[in-house]
Amino acid sequence: MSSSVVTEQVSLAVSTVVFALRPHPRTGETTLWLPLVRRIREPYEGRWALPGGPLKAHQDLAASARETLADTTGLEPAHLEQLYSFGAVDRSPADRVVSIVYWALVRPDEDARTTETPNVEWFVADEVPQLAFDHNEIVRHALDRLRAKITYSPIALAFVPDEFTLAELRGVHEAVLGRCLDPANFRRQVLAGGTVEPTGTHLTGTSHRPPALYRAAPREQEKSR
Amino acid sequence: MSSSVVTEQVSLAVSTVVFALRPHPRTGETTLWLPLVRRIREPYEGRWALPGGPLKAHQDLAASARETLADTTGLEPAHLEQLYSFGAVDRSPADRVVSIVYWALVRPDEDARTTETPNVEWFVADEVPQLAFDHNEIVRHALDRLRAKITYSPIALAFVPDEFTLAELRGVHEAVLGRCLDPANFRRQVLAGGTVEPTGTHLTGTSHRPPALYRAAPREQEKSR
DNA sequence: ACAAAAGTGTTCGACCTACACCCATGG
DNA sequence: CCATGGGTGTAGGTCGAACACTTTTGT
Repeated sequence: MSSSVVTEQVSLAVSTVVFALRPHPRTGETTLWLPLVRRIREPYEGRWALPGGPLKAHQDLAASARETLADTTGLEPAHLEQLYSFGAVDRSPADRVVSIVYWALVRPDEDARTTETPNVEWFVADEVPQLAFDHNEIVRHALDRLRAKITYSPIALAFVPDEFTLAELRGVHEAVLGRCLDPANFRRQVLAGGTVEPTGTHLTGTSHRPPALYRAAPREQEKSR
Repeated sequence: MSSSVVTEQVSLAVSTVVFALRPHPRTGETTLWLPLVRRIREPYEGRWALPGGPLKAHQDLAASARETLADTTGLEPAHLEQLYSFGAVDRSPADRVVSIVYWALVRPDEDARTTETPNVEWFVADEVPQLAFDHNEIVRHALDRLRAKITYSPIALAFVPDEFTLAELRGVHEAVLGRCLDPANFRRQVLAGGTVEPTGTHLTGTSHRPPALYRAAPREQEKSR
């Protein structure tokens, strides 16, 4: 309509990179997956893109991320965090869109309840197709951040049920990082970090020695001194 | 005019926390300063606020940060990096503003050329007054990020002239972190990092042993293997 | 010669890595 | 009793903090 206006409007969107752990279709190893949404409008009609939408005036940024997440996948994230804001002038043809991008982790039990719809599909995170806009770059950023942060922060707990064994937690780290970790050293690091505490119970029914169960330790942000 | 419209527009601004090093007015120790702009309109008329402005449709995010920086202080940053995006619904009374915030470092020589205007004033970073909007919180975030990042990244080079002594560079670290560092250990860490290289010359005219001069090493982003 | 900063060497402890070894259970 | 993963112990290497010590200049 008014394409001759000098100062065109900048529109603001919130998108989210959602990670979940599922077995790889070929190898069977648990790996990172993420949901993508098929675009039903130009530009990039038919291409896969990150779930997201325009920011509503009454909504906080994180709330917007949660909402599109619920709308597209029906999931509630166990962890949600702002990643970066992308605003290159030419990242969307014709119009100008600035995207504030969040990244999220969902628990496996939550993951199982995901809604199946034809326009939403899950992909192995390292094997996403060519996406709309600059979304491939965004996924790469999110993967880098996740892999960096899991080494110095207890976010892996967001990938694990309320009670878990250290082997499970190690499996999460191994799946995210894509390499094996020494069980003995992993145990010591985690326990020294104080982010988990034993429940006192053990997991039975395993084929061998019953492992101890742990839960997330209550956040103690007291400064000793 | 149309305040009854259901979906009000969200406006998008880019602001910047600019850091420079100057001597403290009382102690004389070099500390962090930052420029603030006095608001000449409601809301928060008369209060100090971060330099910034609305994002223009033809401008990248970082370019917008650079522009408002040049307009308000006349400075060019030696380092510019996105900090975070702030979008709480109530962060601005009446209207809805999302701010994408950058942080910047300026060299001392650049700093000296700063333009003096009545509506721009520099403050000691740890002694800023009560600011407009959520800008105190933003300044705190920026300070945290700067202090964290200087320990694992060579950004301190952005605070130092082309040729410098290791004592100068150490002074930058000490000013930012607010504590003394061991000269011997600092030297080894910096040299092991490979981010600086000796010019071969020494600084003369000091009252004692002439220190070697260094410059920033050319960025070698080659992957060995 | 002396003060003071530049620069080198050394020791200590924390932590990470690798790997040997014992423990407990289901088959 | 044996295979297998759970869990503990330990030796070697890296790295940073602390600090003694040598070097080099101006005064």
